[in-house]
Amino acid sequence: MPELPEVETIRRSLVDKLAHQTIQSVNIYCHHFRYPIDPQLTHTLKHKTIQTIARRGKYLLIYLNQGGLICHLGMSGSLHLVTADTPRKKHDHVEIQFSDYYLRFNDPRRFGLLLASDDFSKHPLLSHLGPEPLSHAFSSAYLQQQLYGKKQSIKQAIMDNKVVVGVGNIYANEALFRAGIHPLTVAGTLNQQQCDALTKAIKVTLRRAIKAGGTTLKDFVDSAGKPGYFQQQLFVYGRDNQLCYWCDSPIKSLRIGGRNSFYCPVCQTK
DNA sequence: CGAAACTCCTGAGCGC
DNA sequence: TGCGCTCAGGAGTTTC
Repeated sequence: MPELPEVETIRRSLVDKLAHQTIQSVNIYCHHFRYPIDPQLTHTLKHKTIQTIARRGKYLLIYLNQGGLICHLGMSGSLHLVTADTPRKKHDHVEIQFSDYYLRFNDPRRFGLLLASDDFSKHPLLSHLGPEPLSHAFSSAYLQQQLYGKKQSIKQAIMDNKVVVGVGNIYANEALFRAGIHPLTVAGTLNQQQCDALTKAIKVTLRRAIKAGGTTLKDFVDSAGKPGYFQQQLFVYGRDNQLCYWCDSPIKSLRIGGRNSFYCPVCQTK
C-alpha cells in the first residue's frame, strides 16, 4: 500500500499525539510477519516512552527513551490510533496501549515488519539504503553517477532502494511521465539533462503527494482514518487507454520487472 | 558481480 | 452463488 508519501502522512498524523506518551502494554495477536515478531517485544516496550517518530525511506523509526522500534507497512499495512473502546478489526495483529489511545497495526497480507532495535544506524535493514529523495544528497549528479553502466530500465533503477529510497511503483511511473522519459529507457544511457529532469520530477511528485496526504487507491487512510487525495493528480498510473492530459494520446501500459507500468508513448521518449 | 526470479500472504475483481 | 484464476501499493533472498 504505502509509498514514501503515505508513510510520511502516517508519521505526521502520529508524531504529535504519541510523542512523550508512555507505553502501558503491548498485545500481539499474530506473530507471523515478514520476520516473526519477537514475543519479548511485549516486555521490551512496556513502560518505555516515545520520544519522536522519524522516517527512513518507507520505514517508520519510533525512538523510545531506550532503544527504538522499526515499523514497515509492506504492501497492505496500516496504523490506526483509536480510543480504547474501539473494537478490534480483522487483521489488527498488534496493539500498543497508551493512556489515552491504542495504536493498532493492521496488515492483511502480513508483508509488514515490526521489530525492536537498539541502534537504527547499524541495523542491516537500514544501513545499505540510498539517500532520501527529498534531501540534497539526492542530486542530478548523484543520480547520473549511480546510473552509470546500468543496463536495467530506468524505472527499475529508481525503484531500487540502493539508488534512492521511497520511490515505489506509483511514483516511479508518475515521475518518469513528468520528466518525459520512457520507463524502458536503459538507465545508463540517461544524459545529464534527463538526470536533471528526473531528479526534479521525483522531488516534485513526492512533495505534491505528501501535500495531498498520499494516494488512496483502494483503502489507504492515515492513522486517524483520513484518506489521501493525490490519486486526483495522477497523470498515468492506472490510466491505461485513457487520454494523456498533455497530448490527448492514449496512455499505454506494460510490465517491467513484474510491475505494471504506465506511460504516454508521445510525451515520454527513450 | 549485476540482474532477474522467487518468496512471503490475503483479498478484490473478473470470467465462466 | 461460487469456483478458479490473476493481480495488488514492497523488498529481502535466492539463483543464474
